[in-house]
Amino acid sequence: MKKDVSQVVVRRMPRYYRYLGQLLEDNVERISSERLSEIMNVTASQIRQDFNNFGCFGQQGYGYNVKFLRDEIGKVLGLDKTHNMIIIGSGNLGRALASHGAFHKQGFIVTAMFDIDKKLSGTKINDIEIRSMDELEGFIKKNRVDIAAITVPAEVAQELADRLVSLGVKALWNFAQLDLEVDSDVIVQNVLLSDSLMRLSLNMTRKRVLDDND
Amino acid sequence: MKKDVSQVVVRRMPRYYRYLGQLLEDNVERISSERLSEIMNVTASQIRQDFNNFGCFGQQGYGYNVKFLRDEIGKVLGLDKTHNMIIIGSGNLGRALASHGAFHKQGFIVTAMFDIDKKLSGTKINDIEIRSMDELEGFIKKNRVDIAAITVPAEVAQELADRLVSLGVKALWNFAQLDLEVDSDVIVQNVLLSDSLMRLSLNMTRKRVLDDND
DNA sequence: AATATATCAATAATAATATATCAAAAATAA
DNA sequence: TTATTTTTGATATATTATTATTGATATATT
Repeated sequence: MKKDVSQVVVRRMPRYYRYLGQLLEDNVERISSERLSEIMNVTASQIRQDFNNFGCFGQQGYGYNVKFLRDEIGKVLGLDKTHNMIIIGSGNLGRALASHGAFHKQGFIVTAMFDIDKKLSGTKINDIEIRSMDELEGFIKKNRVDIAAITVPAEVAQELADRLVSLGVKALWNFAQLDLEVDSDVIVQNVLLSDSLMRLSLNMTRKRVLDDND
Repeated sequence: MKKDVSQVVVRRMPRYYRYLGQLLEDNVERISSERLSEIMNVTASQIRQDFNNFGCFGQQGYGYNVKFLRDEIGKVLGLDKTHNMIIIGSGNLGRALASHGAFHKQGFIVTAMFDIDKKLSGTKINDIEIRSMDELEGFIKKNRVDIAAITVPAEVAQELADRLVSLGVKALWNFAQLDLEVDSDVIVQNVLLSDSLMRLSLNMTRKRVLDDND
């Protein structure tokens, strides 16, 4: 039984992976938490605590081996395996995901797209075939699907999620502007663009509210 | 001395706005924190604490008036004003943002798009003209620009951010996979798709559900 | 080889966040 | 009207997250 890692830690892990990748590119062989903390603008304590949630990757007096650490964090992030992903909805957002090369490099393979519009059936985006929604059941039964990206209108997203979950999909990457209700063994990761924009807006209006003023 | 609201609270505000909108559509006139907490799956305490960061919107023995509360939270989120937004990069992601109708409804008006590819100059997406990057300076000087959405490759994003900031843009909605370095009076809101996907992947091996968007 | 320095992992201390409690105000019922 | 119930906003408590400290162990220096 793995101990539960908190989501604040989870949120930080990809950032570490990103910076370690950069260090690797720059041929940095080893790094201390102190040095990394300067580069990343966080405390060295937090870095060590975060890493130690997943294992002891460092060595006293030496620091962390960049290559080893990045690989270990990669494993934590599941990047040592490949994940088959389908995209439901071939609107602009669906197409953006399909043609985003970085995912493939990290082991997230888009195996199919689906769209309600049958006129699109058979056409391809970035070599990925668009299929009719009627084919969803058959496709998932024949092919392993680890992740489904949902880029359909919010009005039909819950219904779609139910359909995907009933077919055994355990991870949903949700771009529809609502909270999906799913069984507790299904993971939902939201990317809610409107929410993000509103946060930006909120922070814009409050940024000048400084301590001594009022 | 007005205390700064913490980002954990900021992160939750758009979700309240969303649920209150739903209640309004369902013609619910008033609601208690207790009832809302059941619907939203959080504690009533947290809801009251969150709201009280921005004002006293409720009434003992009555609860919250849905219409009033939603309007107040709307103001907190800056939705009572309009924000002029430009999009830099007219790839799939840029086009997805440009054609996403919901932003406009919430007062975020896309006034122009820019792309390095001069062949696209003059063409339109969702009635928004694509301009050459050469026109950036001129456009920003002539037109108020509140927010710039950055959907260019990571390699050129920092350089672009510097350019935008030097032209006086104070808010960046960043989709490029890197941490932008900007003056402290500039707000950066990241939407890092790869990071989000990695978090999903991490959670898949460790089971949990939660929201994204920092 | 001996000593000094670097640095982690674990633990303790502090700070931030979330939840529970409660007095007072307002609504509702009697 | 008066009593009872509801429900907030404020405050107290509990929990979680972050930062600092410490002891152990590796590396570097003399």
